[in-house]
Amino acid sequence: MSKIKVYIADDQTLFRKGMGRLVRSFPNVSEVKEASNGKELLDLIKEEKPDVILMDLEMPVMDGIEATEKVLAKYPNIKIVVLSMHDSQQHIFYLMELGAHAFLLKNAEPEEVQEAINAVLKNDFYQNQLVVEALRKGAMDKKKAEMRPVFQNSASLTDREKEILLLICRELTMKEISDKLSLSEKTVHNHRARMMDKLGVRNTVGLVKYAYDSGLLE
Amino acid sequence: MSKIKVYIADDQTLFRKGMGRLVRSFPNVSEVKEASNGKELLDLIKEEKPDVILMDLEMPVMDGIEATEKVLAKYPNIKIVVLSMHDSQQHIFYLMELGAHAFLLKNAEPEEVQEAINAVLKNDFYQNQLVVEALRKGAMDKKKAEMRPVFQNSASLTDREKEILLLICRELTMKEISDKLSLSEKTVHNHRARMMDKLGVRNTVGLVKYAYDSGLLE
DNA sequence: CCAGCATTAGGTAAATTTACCCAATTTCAT
DNA sequence: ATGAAATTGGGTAAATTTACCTAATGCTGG
Repeated sequence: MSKIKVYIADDQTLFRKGMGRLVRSFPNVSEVKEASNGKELLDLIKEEKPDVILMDLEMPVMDGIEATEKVLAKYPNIKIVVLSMHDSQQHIFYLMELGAHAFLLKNAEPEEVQEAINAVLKNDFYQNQLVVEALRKGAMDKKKAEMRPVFQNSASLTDREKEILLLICRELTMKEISDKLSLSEKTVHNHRARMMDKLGVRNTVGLVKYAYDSGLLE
Repeated sequence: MSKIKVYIADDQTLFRKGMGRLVRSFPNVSEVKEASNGKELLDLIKEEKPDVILMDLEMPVMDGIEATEKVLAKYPNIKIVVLSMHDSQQHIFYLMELGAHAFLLKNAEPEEVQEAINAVLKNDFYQNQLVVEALRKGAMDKKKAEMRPVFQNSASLTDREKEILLLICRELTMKEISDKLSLSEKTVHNHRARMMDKLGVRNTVGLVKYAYDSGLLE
């Protein structure tokens, strides 16, 4: 078994470097490089291609989802092991559908990372409880999973309405919003009422839920 | 300079173990032990006292704030270096007032951790930009900082509270919820108020966001 | 057994949201 | 240029949420 090259993409320096140490200690790893976001990772790959990437999802500049898409499209031989903080089934399902080769939580054991790296190189896939669960449940309502989890534009609300909705979601009152936007309190009330009417919800709770479900928030 | 003992408290296994590697590589460190939450940490300390603790804040069972309080009260000679994900000035100010000896972000450089460890041992304090900023601003409105920051991810809600939160998220009013659960409207009000207090949010919007972020919804 | 927490319920009042109206201006596309 | 949509502002009132209290009961871990 020849030695492999592993790249790590994560914005948290300490996590990244600690991870680097761990990975370097794996017996079959010959080289480790680090990137603090998706863009840096792509730059690294341009110069030299790794065998496996340990990919964080939440990163500035270019997040892990976008980076995964680009790497998979350009370099089909590179394996991607996603290391995520959250076990949202929607994310897991989306990433695995996208073609990621493994999905681990950041509180996994180092041994599991090593196991996952070996598995994706050998079998193109590392199956753990998380992924099995997510795929099983995800298959049931695929529609939801096909929506890209993060960015999605909500068609029915106007720009102004979206702006106000976001402020509502920051727990501001109507008065605070009207001050912030230099509008009459009445105007903000009307905007919100129109949103509630458009979206067919009963109260602010419904608005916040819409903001989440439409990807406006998060 | 004699060799020192360092304990690490963090719930993310990978971070903790990676951090362990890093710390073990510091020249003046003789021993490293790990705990996955505040309670485990206290158990470790009961057996053998460390010189320095690297303390994460967000942890299940017992979070870093509580653990810091207890350690400082019982073992005044142990130095605490907080490693946090977020640079919330409220958190920084609160922790430093509490008596923590250093506050670093998780995306600090390993060298800074080493520097901080050495500084707290030598000077009882490690001052960086973050802390200076937070203390300066925090002094201006101390009231706010005295509120103990609450973490959303800890399972702080009781079963009943969660049940009510879910109904709130279905856009039911307090009256409808009290009918559905055969409770006094007042009781439901109180449950919600306690939740808002616990979670440190201003209104129902904050509750709904918590429901999403904590995975209660979705 | 006791302390602490969860759950229940009440009072009082202020603040805020929600539900209806109407209407003037600007913006934008047909 | 003309009509539709977006944005702005207003009035009135009811409904609901939020704030700040107290307090009884029951359950549980040390």
